[in-house]
Amino acid sequence: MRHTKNPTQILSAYGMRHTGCRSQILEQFIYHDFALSHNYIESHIDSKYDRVTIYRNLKAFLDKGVIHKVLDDEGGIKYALCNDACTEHDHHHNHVHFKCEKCGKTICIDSLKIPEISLPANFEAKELNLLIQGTCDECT
Amino acid sequence: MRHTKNPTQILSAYGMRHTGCRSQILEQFIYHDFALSHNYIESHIDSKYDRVTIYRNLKAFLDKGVIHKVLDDEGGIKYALCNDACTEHDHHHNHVHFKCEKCGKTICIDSLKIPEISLPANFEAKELNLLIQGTCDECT
DNA sequence: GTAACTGCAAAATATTTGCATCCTT
DNA sequence: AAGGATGCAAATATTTTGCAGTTAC
Repeated sequence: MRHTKNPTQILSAYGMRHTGCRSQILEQFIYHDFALSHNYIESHIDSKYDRVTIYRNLKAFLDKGVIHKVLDDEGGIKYALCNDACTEHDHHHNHVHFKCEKCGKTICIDSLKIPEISLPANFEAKELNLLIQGTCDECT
Repeated sequence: MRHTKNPTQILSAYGMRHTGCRSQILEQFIYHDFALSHNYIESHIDSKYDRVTIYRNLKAFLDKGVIHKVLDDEGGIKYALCNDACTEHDHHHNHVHFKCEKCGKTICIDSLKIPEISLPANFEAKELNLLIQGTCDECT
């Protein structure tokens, strides 16, 4: 598990109100080391929380920089915890995400840096997002 | 414009039946040099073609290797023409896609090769998909 | 002629919005 | 107390499926 904080600490750190739903959503992210979809979260947390509330909280987490979107080859959106350095106004994401074609999990590989890439003239890059598909270490 | 073929040639090359809807969809791809969403296509081709037919033809094009999915930071799916070498059974996509945050267009940068990346032990890469976000040459 | 393609209707799924109520601070 | 969070209902958007009729080859 890469994340050492607990839900309460995360909510405090980002100045967000502490609610049951938010804690449970964060627990899912902390517990799992792969990216989660809204659908996955909905079916894994206490069902007393409304689907709409989950949507709104995911959006709030995105806004605050607590989580980030993870692209998927299927077009579905998944989410994962940001590293500690992300804030509402300072996202610096050079993500490498790996999607295993066997188990279907998408994980963040923080240790990998994306190499420098020289774009054509007059193109300016601000954010990089590399999705690698293949077979993960647990499935080889 | 990077693609020199016309709809008729493409359909023939991939062994697909020639229909009005397919030709019009392909015309959109040939005419534009950025990735198109289902929604964009639907609102830009002759309205006599049903939304469902467009879905089915996009799927058929995907299956045959005529087009490929383009990841979007918003999670929406877009599509773009494959290069000539793609077929139904042999996709070799090391895509670099650039999404301009100003004009919103996503273009394929075929000229860029993604550098070799060494994955952690026991990870096997089969496909790479790099999405770069920033400002394109027309918007700088 | 026949398999493939299309249109229409409808179902299934996904996401957003409005509003009244409740909870955190 | 006040603004934010929640639940519910409903609107909107997206994608899929079934089936009957039409078309490409």
